[in-house]
Amino acid sequence: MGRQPCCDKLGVKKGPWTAEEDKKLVNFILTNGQCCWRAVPKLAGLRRCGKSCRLRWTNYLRPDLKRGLLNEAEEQLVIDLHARLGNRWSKIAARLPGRTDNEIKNHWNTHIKKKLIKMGIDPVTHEPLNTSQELPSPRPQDQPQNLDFINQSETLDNNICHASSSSSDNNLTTPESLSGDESRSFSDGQTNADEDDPLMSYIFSDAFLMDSSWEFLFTATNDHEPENVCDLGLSSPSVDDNFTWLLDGQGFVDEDLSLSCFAYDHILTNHMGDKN
DNA sequence: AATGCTGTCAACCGCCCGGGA
DNA sequence: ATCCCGGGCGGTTGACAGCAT
Repeated sequence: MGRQPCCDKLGVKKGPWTAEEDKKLVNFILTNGQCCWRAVPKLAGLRRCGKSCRLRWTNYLRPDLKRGLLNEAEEQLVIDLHARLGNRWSKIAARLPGRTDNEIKNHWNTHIKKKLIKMGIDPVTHEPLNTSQELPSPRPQDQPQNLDFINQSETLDNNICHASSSSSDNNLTTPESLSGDESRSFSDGQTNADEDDPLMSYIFSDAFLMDSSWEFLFTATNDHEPENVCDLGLSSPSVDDNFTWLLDGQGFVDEDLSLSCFAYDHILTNHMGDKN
């Protein structure tokens, strides 16, 4: 008994999306909201599979997406999260506002994996690589002790901890509040370090996402240069109000490539000041 | 200048899960 | 309890750009 295909394969277009298709999809979702994805292509006048529409929207057209490479802080966070969650990219992405699972997965496979291997760390287990498999004589300081390599990002961790403690409105949740899925230890025999690690405790909590530090992403800021790319959707008060940049044509892609206002930059800026 | 190689990333595919009938 | 369906997820692919030869 075969599974019914998600859409009629006949007449369904595949491959890269055109600006025209993007426009149709965006227009439709702005008008109708996200509804039954299977119905979207028909209603929006697209010869696409519903799945494809959903993917295009979530990975590319969503107004709250950040673009450009992950910065160092985000990269470290991905490594930390991967050590605990494994390849559950959607869970990892959920902790990085504005980033998609696809994006993180790609970045992991193309950048971080290599980086870790270079450092003598097995990207799968996050354990030191077997010496027989290691690349030529890694320097002692590059040798991690289990997950201690994360300490190389001590600055980041401290900063994020600081950021979290600065958010006086938030009651940080404990690891117990996590779903069993997320709180499980990634590698056998490894204790759940979250209990002792306020950073991870915070990151794995919903309070992380509710942290007012992220609010800038959704707060209208009209008192500075309108050409600031941060205004192009990221700081939108509402999707509708700020989608004109997207609907204006294809140019938005190029503009977004120069996007440099990352969440961590914001947090670090906001919370490091009194530290340095 | 032409060709081949490598890296990157958008998009697809197939499977799984949860909710509703 | 079972089946069906839609949505979501992770793995993989393929097109393209940039670099090396």
